[in-house]
Amino acid sequence: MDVAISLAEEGGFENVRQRDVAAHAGVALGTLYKSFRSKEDILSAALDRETENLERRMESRPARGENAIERLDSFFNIVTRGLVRKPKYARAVLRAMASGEPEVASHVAAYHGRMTGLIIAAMRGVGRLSYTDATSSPPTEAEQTVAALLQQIWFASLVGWSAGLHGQQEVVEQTLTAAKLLTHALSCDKLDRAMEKLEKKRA
Amino acid sequence: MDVAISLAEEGGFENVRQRDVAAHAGVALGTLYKSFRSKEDILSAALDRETENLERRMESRPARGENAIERLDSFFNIVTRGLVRKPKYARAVLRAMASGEPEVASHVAAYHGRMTGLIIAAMRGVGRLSYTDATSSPPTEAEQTVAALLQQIWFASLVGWSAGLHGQQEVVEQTLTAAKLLTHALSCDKLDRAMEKLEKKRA
DNA sequence: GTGGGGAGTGAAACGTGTTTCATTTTCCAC
DNA sequence: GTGGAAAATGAAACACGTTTCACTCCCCAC
Repeated sequence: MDVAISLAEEGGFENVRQRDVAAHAGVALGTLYKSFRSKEDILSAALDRETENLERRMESRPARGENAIERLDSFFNIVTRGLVRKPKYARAVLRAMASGEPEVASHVAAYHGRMTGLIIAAMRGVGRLSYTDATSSPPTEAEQTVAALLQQIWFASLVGWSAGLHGQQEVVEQTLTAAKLLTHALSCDKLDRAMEKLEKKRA
Repeated sequence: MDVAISLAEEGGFENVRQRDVAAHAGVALGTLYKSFRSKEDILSAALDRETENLERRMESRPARGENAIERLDSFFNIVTRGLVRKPKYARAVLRAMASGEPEVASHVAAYHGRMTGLIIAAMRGVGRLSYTDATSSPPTEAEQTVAALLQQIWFASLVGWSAGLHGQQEVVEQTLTAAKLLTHALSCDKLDRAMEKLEKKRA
């Protein structure tokens, strides 16, 4: 995965040649294919693993801010900058995650779970969600909904950035616009009714 | 594009073999590469063209419903079903759109523009946005923001569906959850302040 | 120590995306 | 009709993802 990441940073998705990955990693091609089922598999696994590092980082230095919006601002700035700093790698990873190959499904799911947790943690202003800690409560339905939506907007906006539709700034802006609207909606009275209906439909 | 679509319907992205596309289209491989710069180019162009058809369809039979939410419900059900009905084609097209290849950028942009227009039209309950018609007004900032966000959530949710994370129903559900929250936020008083801040920052 | 099995190896092979290029066909202005 | 340019052709070549397979190496239970 390290080799794949550095090759992707150099020249993007096409530059991650399986023969090169194997050679630089000091293994044979067949061995590489024993560990990873495809190129997309490597890159999506790499993203998942890097998100683990992000979890640790956010735990030691949580997003700071007076309120949820400010903390989300901080969080999405951090993660977006982290990706956009290595544009070719970011594009390669987005491509792998959106490839729809069945072997990446587990990585996509794992990544999604991690990011949702991180977003909720940022909204709450804690380092991470500790389910064992008596002082913290499990994510509410509303938190999960908002976190999932924000993540989707962030992801889609990154795909737009990757396609050249807009720049890094717009990625954060769009995500924050959504964050403001969604948290605002959550603070309104009428929301309860909407959510009730929603849950009724799901049941 | 027709050939590519039907090959993708049969066997997905990998089944769209350039040699086959050229052969079935009755042209030489070189000729195909004169019209399209890559496989992703064909598929993203095909999606753009199909969205043109969708525009016509929505114009003749606009999304119906009492209010914006109901019409968005109808609209996203239609478009999601339209895609999920051909799962392999849908996955192939998503993959092409998220590939980040520069040659697809224009198709991504065009598609994005069309979909935004369609979403706004659905919110308003009209067949299409006619800028020349004296009875209709240009999209407001708020409409464009909400439409873009809904589209992003829909797209990201489709990618999740493509990866096998969830089913067709969740795609529509997630989009509609967002639609409810966002339009709810727009109907609240405090919204104005948030939007003011937003525009200030953009200026 | 040894036998066996699992992991790793390396090289070849295959399919397919993409490029190249010399040749042929088409088509239009004259 | 004809000359010539533009487009199309077709075949070969190249690159790279992926698979296959016979062989080697390592390790460990016996």
